[in-house]
Amino acid sequence: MLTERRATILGLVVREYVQTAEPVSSKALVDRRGLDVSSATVRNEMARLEDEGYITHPHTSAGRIPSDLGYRTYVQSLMAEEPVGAEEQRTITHQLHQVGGGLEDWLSLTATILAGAVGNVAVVTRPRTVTAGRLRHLQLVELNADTALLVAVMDDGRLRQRLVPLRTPATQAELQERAARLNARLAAADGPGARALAADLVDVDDASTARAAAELIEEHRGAEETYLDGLSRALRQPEFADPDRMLDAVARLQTYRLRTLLEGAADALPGETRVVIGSEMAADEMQDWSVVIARYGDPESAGTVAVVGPTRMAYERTIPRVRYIASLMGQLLRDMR
Amino acid sequence: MLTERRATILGLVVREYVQTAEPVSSKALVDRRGLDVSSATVRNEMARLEDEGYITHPHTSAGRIPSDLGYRTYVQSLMAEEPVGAEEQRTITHQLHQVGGGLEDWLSLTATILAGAVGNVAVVTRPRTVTAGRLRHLQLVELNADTALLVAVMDDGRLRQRLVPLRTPATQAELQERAARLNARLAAADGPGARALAADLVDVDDASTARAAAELIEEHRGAEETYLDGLSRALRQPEFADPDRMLDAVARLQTYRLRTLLEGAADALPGETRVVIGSEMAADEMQDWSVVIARYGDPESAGTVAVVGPTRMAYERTIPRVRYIASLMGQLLRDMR
DNA sequence: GTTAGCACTCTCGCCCCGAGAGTGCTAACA
DNA sequence: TGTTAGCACTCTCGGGGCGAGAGTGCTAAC
Repeated sequence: MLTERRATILGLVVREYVQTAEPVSSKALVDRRGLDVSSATVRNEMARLEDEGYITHPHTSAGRIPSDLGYRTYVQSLMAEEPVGAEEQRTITHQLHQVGGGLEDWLSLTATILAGAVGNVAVVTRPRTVTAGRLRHLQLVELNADTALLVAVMDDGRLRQRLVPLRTPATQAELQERAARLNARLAAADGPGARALAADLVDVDDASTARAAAELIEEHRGAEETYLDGLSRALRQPEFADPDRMLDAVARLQTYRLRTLLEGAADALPGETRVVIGSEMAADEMQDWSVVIARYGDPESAGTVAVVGPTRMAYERTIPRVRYIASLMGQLLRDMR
Repeated sequence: MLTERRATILGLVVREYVQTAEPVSSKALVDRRGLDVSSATVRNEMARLEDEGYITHPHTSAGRIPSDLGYRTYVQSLMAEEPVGAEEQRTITHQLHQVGGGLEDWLSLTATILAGAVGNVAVVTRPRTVTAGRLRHLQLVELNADTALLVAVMDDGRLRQRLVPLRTPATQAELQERAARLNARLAAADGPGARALAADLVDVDDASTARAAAELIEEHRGAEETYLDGLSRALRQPEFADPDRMLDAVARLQTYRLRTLLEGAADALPGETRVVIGSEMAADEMQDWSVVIARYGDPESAGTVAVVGPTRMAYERTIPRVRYIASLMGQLLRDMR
């Protein structure tokens, strides 16, 4: 059982260790954290905490470091979140409004801001519809006599393009008509649907364009856009002082590897913030890592914001900041519509 | 003066050092590279090479390593390029045809392939027109009663999008007409041109859409798409064994920092391959790095392929591979049109 | 001009060792 | 029974010393 005093000590151990990255000694807690018991008492309590699995020992004559259970308990019941202050909120919103451009620039900027705010790697994904991506609109643009550019606007607002060769040359006006014909037929089609409808078309160019559209829709389904920043800052943390570990971290944080990590939280609701700590991670080669993750957007079209770092993470800072950024993005997304 | 024998020795020093990453001793050259003189003679020649600035000494009792001048001489006149063999060509083209999707996937795959082929970081940029980006086509897609999606197709085939609020609601058909009106006016406009023409429009929504188009065109001018891969493999090289150096490399190879590096070669012609070695680099914090860089495409629309790595680089492998990939991309780009 | 020989230099890995930090335990105390 | 002082014990860490090994530069002979 975790008595109140032991809980206090556990909390202090976590805080101290997160701050200093050095094993925490009983003496350090008494001296620097103002516990009004002697270090011997703290030692006794620490021994109990160790028995119960909340903290561990790197070696006999070293201080204690939190175990994953220790962090979990801390996050769950001991920690007081450090709210995002008015000043910081201003800075963040100000930075967010710096960018004039499209959604991509905005997402990439968000990753940068979040990474800066928490000092770890931040990952942001573009909002996606949960349903299979459907077509919203097609457009054909004349490039030259025998090629046109097919542009598909998807229901989540993303664009896909492809060059389509034309059997018979067509003017822009004719292309426009073809696009109108296809839009009428393929409205809100998904991949297989579009493919089926394409088969019915008699005109060769209509049919090949419809097939190209079907391919675009299918490609779009699988494609996820991920924005990542903060790698080089995160690597400055002492856990990566060893070059092997650093190399490992770089390889691990390649965006395509993070996908699976983030997909695990796809079922979270907007507003909910999840924390996955060390051994709780599905991938067992990520035992030394933690993720704080939140979804933003509507249930129909949602994206992910996450912070990835070593288990020794300032959870009380990270969690509210991930939550804040996620809510901000949800809001901005709604404003856009 | 670089006598023939000294040139041979310099060449062997470069090759040996590139291979082993260890300072090269006179004995090693005689034993492992089959020089038919004694190590003492090699030592004498090495001393001369050092006087002339082609090689250096880390410390008294260590072997020699090439200086930047040594590498430069090697690349310029001593090296025999290692051609891309038929088998390797097949592998590369095969990999390149793996991807079905759009240009982005294709560029990103190219970076991966090149990085794999040379074991260093590879960077690929999307082809851009040298002239200021001009508009090819506008399209409006209805999203809801008071918002439309404006899609601009630029003359280099890239797309830009933006949401435009509508003063008066419009059907898709009406939006189509508006797009046609604007296309007629803004055909091939650049940013300022579009802005000027927008001012003449009387209809509020026409005008605001035209202004949005002008913004899209201006954004597009500055935007460059860069694809990078091979970081974690490159970091395995012994020059990054020290965590500080590794960290430095990670920070340095952030895509946005590479931009300036690559822009230096924007004036190169397709087919030409440039090599910039260590101190020849404009940025003086990149003294330990080399870049092999080539342009691909037409003079009107060209992109960049590059390999970035430590000065100790297998130039005879890297240069022909960068050249090969660049020519391949040029070809594929032409086929696409 | 080439080469054998040799003294000299510098690095690198290893061991050793003492200082320091922390713990666990015991015994005394409230 | 809980708390605390005291102390022995353990483990890490950094520095110094040292010998082996690798290479060079120089000299003298060929």
